[in-house]
Amino acid sequence: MIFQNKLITWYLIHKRDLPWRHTNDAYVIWLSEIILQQTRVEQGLPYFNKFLENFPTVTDFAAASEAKVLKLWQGLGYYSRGRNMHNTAQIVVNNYNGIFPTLHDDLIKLKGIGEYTAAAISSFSSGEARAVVDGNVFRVLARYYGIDTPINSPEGKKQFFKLANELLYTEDPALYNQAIMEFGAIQCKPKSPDCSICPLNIECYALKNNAVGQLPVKLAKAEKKHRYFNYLVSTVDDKILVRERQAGDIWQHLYDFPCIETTGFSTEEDETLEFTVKSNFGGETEITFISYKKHVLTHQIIHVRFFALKNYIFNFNKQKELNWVSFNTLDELPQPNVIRNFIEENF
DNA sequence: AATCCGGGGGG
DNA sequence: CCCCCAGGATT
Repeated sequence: MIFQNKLITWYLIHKRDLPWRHTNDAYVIWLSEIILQQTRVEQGLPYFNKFLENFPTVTDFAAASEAKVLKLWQGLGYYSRGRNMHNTAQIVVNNYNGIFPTLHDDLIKLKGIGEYTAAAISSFSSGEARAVVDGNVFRVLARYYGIDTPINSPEGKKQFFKLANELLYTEDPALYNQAIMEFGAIQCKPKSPDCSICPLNIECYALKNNAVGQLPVKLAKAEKKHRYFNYLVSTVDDKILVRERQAGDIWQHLYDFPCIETTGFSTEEDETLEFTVKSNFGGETEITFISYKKHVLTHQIIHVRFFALKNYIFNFNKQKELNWVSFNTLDELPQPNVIRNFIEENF
């Protein structure tokens, strides 16, 4: 138990004071865990406070509209987390009488809760003996034990999951889980950790073998795709033409503008753009360039051009997803950051 | 097994 | 510029 004891001892001295560590309410822990998926603590903290303020209980959460949830989520990214939370809150109210489950086997069935989150909520709220395996745990174990199996391969996931559960300190799973994650976040951090002050530096495989910078191993990611969005901006009086994005692409159920996607911004492709604009909005339609923005996502780089749309004919029957909204209404609708920023810069 | 899903901070 | 972040769902 040397490994576990040292981690816990380190944790009790160095842990940050974070609000979700003061509760064992599964609902509150769920809020924090979903928000913190692929998200740094400092980035997620204001969102955690905002959600808890707006939805003190899971019943409050379930009663809200999906748009309200996504509006609160705006700017945090990975919006399926918000949609899944909305669904899960309603399942908890309808099937669990509004009492948030605390057992792994119940939690894992809920949308947006996978192995990591089920282990986190169950151990933190009910003390269930489930080891968390997140990015921090991968890194600490890979370095300490010198495991070079890629952490994003199926074998790697199985191997690390098995080891993590063997190491779990079953006398206090919650404490141990918090300890190893905090240790990974603060001491055994991704880049240039200060191993001279690490309590595990004597036994650490990576430090002994000068491999701290090489572990953990990760399989190469797919190359980012380039996409070219031509947004058509149209305002009449205090209203603006918006589109609700649908399933099958990024930013599902968020709002942007009518958009014509092309394969590039070359002269030839711009002729295609103009042709498409006129066939959709009438032959007299004119577009004038406003601004360009590059927007980078995990798997795509989106080149965004904004155009002012003029002299067009608008057919609601052909363009069902489009809608006129006032700027006041728009402020209540969830939007991707690139749209939000454009609106704030131009209106 | 591979790909998709955001946005921001830090080296 | 590149990497990573209290991952999960879909194909």
